[in-house]
Amino acid sequence: MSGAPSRRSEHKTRTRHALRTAALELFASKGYEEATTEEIAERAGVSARTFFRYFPTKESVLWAGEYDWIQAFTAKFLDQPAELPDIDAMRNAFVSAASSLTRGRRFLGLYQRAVASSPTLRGRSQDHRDDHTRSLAKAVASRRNLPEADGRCELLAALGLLVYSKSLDAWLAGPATRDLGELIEAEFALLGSLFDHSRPPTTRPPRGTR
Amino acid sequence: MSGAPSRRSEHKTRTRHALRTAALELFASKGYEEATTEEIAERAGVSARTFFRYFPTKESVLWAGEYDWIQAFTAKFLDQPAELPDIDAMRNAFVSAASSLTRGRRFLGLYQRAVASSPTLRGRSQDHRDDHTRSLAKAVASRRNLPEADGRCELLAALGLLVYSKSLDAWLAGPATRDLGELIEAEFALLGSLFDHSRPPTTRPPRGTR
DNA sequence: TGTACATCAGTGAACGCGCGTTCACTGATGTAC
DNA sequence: TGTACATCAGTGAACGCGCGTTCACTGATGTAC
Repeated sequence: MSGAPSRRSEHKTRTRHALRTAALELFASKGYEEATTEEIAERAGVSARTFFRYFPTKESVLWAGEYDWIQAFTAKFLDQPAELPDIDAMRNAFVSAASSLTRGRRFLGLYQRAVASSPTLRGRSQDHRDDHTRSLAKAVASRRNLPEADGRCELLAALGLLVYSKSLDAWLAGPATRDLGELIEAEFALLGSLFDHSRPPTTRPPRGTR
Repeated sequence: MSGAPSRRSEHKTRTRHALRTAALELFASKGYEEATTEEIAERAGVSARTFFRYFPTKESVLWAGEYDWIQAFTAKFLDQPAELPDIDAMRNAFVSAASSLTRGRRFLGLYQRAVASSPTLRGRSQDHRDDHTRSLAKAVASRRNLPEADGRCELLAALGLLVYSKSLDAWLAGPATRDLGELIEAEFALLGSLFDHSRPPTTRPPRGTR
């Protein structure tokens, strides 16, 4: 079956990778709609026809190797101590999952630019977020020993992902030196403070110095 | 300038309306990608070429008369008593804006189905939500006498719209008899309870009955 | 090690499809006198 | 009220474009003996 990778299969892997890289870079630099499959193939050093031997559609070249981190994330989430409130467990899990992302910052940046360039891709990306929300809601339910995710679980999941993706955006927009984990902590702290009614919200910042 | 609507302009209005209706119904029933501009034109009783005299793209037929309710909403939001916490002010504004939607339920349902049928439309719809979030964040900022929306305002705005759109989905999915305002109230109450740390979260529902 | 054959990655050309454009036209509605 | 002309909504046909498919083919890699 598997065995040592033959010259053929190695070559195949390289071609596939070249196509994916070429596509990602082109999508990010000139925009998804503007980049034709022909250009991608050319950049990957292969004929136009070959593109469609590897990927059934232009879109599909972008979505591969997804659905890994949500698995990893829910595992970490369920590993958190049971006495922690759900929201804190989520925060911790996000922070600990964040460290594995730091390597892929460049890739994530390209990916984000590519997605941002096209309505279709933005739609697909939204679909993925929805899937993630559902998975997370299920995880919350199982943490609470509920058979099914109820409105509470769904809301919590949506909330968590919202806060997380805000942190991620801030991280990608800012300098590479900032720590994603810290941004996540800060954003979650902000969320908590919104509902802290023990003291009235500080309506105005102190005058003077910034 | 304006004057009495001539026979010509009346006819034009009717044609435009016929195209929009035909498009919406077709998109909702057979899906956006599957409905061709030719079918739409035919259903509206007009030639294929004419479609593009009214709308520059297939998509644009769907987005008209947007951006009204967010204006109305922010106005209502800013009208709320200043001593109310932002989140409560938002809830009230949503509830009071909700009543104007009850008429358009059928339309909203078709619209939602149409958008759901296509990645592109889902992407565009997401863009609109983002715009709304920004508008709302600005409104929150001005309610707090801040010159600019900060992270807190943005988070609040995102949160409010999240909760609102969950209510809206539930309303459209459920029977027509349910009151949208009540759904919004319930969802906001749920949100508040998530951060109510005074009593521990009820982990399990009471045994037995349902 | 060498020969014969099988497999399979890659290719070129032609095509279908739907969106959107361009061009030259028709005929109804509107207006000037 | 009637005639001459202008405007403009609508039309038909042809075309460009990029995605994705189909078909018949080449040539390198792998395998059997």
